[in-house]
Amino acid sequence: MCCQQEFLKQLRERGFRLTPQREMVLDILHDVSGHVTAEEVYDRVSRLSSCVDISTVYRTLELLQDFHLVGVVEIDGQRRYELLGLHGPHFHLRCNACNQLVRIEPNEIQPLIEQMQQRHGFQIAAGDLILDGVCRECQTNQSGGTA
Amino acid sequence: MCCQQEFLKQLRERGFRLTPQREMVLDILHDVSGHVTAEEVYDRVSRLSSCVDISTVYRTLELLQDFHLVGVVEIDGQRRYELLGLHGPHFHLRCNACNQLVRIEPNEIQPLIEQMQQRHGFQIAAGDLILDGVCRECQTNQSGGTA
DNA sequence: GTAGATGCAAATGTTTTGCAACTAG
DNA sequence: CTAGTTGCAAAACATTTGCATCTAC
Repeated sequence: MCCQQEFLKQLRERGFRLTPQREMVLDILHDVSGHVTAEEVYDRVSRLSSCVDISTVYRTLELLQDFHLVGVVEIDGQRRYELLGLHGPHFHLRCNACNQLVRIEPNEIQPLIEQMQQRHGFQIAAGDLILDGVCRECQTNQSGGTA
Repeated sequence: MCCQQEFLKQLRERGFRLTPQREMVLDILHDVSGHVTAEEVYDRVSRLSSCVDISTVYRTLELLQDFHLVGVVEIDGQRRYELLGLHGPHFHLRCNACNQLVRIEPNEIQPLIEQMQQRHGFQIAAGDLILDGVCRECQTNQSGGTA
């Protein structure tokens, strides 16, 4: 009820078309609302409609990136996509030990964003920001051994 | 005069060996002091010594990552490596329009780090943090057209 | 001498591309 | 109808791996 509209609007503006495949990819991203690989999107789309090609998934993901509706991050050596949509940018802490992602609310990072704006004239558009570190549990468990 | 020592120490500790190839890779990383691809490291190493294989470069980069002497980030779809060494973690703003990297000093981001520690018990070990956005110049130039 | 490291070449896995057939507008 | 989109298959690309040879210790 929002990303879809935006997607359609941007498609129209540039003379592109809304195809079932494109709709499905967007829907999937909306459903999972997390970081997914192209392969995962492909798997899910395949479940909906027997024949969508993975190249189409890649092409759609690229399109969505161009439209700033989707962001990409590399997690653990894999390229992962995520809907930015109208949910606005958000952020994560990633534990290097157990790989969990902890979500942080935008307001927690707001001061930083403002500071970068003021000091560097830099407008953070971060669709996605990942801070690497070690979570509480792993800090406790680790205390000595790596991995 | 520092990373080298640390590298050697960690190698010894784990029963690994210091080879000319490993030394060269580390030297290169020290020289460029920026984000480089494995390919770029390979090119430079090749200039020094005619025959070092790219697989050795990859293997060495992985080793350096294990030792926390090197960090990886994905920039513009490419995996890039950077010496963390004893320079400590540092951070960048990346302009999505012109791809420039603006370095930010650790102290600018210190409050955020402390906050994450307090609120989420999360120890940020970020060897490298990249914030995406649009730099001042590109904001001015853009004002209307994307890309 | 021996365990570990290297170079080579082949394998892997992901992402991209060319093209004829198809379809949204 | 027509330009844009798709599926397919092949290509391109970066990264990893097996193995015989070599070498740091």
